[in-house]
Amino acid sequence: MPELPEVQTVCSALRPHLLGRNLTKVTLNVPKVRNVLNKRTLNRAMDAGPVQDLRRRAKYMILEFPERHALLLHLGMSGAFRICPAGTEAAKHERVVWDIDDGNQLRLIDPRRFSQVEAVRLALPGGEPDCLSHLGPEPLGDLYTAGYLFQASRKRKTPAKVFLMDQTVVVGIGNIYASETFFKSGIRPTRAAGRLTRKDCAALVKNSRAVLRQAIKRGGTTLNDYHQPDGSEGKFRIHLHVYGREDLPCRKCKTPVKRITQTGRSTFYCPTCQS
DNA sequence: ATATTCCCCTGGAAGC
DNA sequence: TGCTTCCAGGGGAATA
Repeated sequence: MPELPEVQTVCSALRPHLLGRNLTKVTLNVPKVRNVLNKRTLNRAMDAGPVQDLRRRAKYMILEFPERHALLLHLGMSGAFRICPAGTEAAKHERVVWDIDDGNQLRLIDPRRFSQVEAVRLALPGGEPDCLSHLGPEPLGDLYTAGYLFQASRKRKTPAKVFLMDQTVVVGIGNIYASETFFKSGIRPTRAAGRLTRKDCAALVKNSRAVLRQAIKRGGTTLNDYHQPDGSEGKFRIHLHVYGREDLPCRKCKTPVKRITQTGRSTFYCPTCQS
């Protein structure tokens, strides 16, 4: 997926199409995407009135309607939203289609069907649903500090990269930006989280923020599936230092980039620049 | 409590 | 050309 920068990009692109609009109809082309996809509860949210807000929390999007009704949206690994005029020919793997009252449609396209669409109630207007309460702080917010990360990592034996991708520690950092963050910080992703110094934590916080901000600026990273809602690609790929560069020379020191597997996911790092 | 492993699904690329 | 294997931006449940 869609890590934080991609979700942020999608969210920003969709907002002008949806704010203040009524969603008049939803069509489910699959019985189930991931989780509960109940047409009756989706309609209940949509029928509450026009869209009040669309915001990102972690890698989720919250589409808010009046009276604390909301749709919780997640793109999974391969989900994408498109806005197009009603009647436009269906793309392959179109899973859910919403009719908007301006003649356009919001369409969820997702080959792998890991995406999530669920009607939820918010604790407060502008808030989040209970099912997101386990999530850690936003990486671009004030709660994500060196001190926080240092405290959270004490006595943790899990590899530091796995730790940073743990959404209960800090949200939004996925497989690509984790590798990039560790490269930028000069830290081996295999190091036990509990062995990170306060200085390491400061570097990780600073660099994860920088990487995410840069990626947002470029509209995210397109590898295969990910596209912005207007169909264009994210432009951050050319800025990747290690991700997807196994055996290619490190951009700093020319040492071949190494790929290892951590909890089933690929990790890329430079054996010279990162210790 | 924390740390791995497996699974959800489909398609593209690489290997034989 | 065609078959097989591996791999993929996530995350949750089930195991150790």
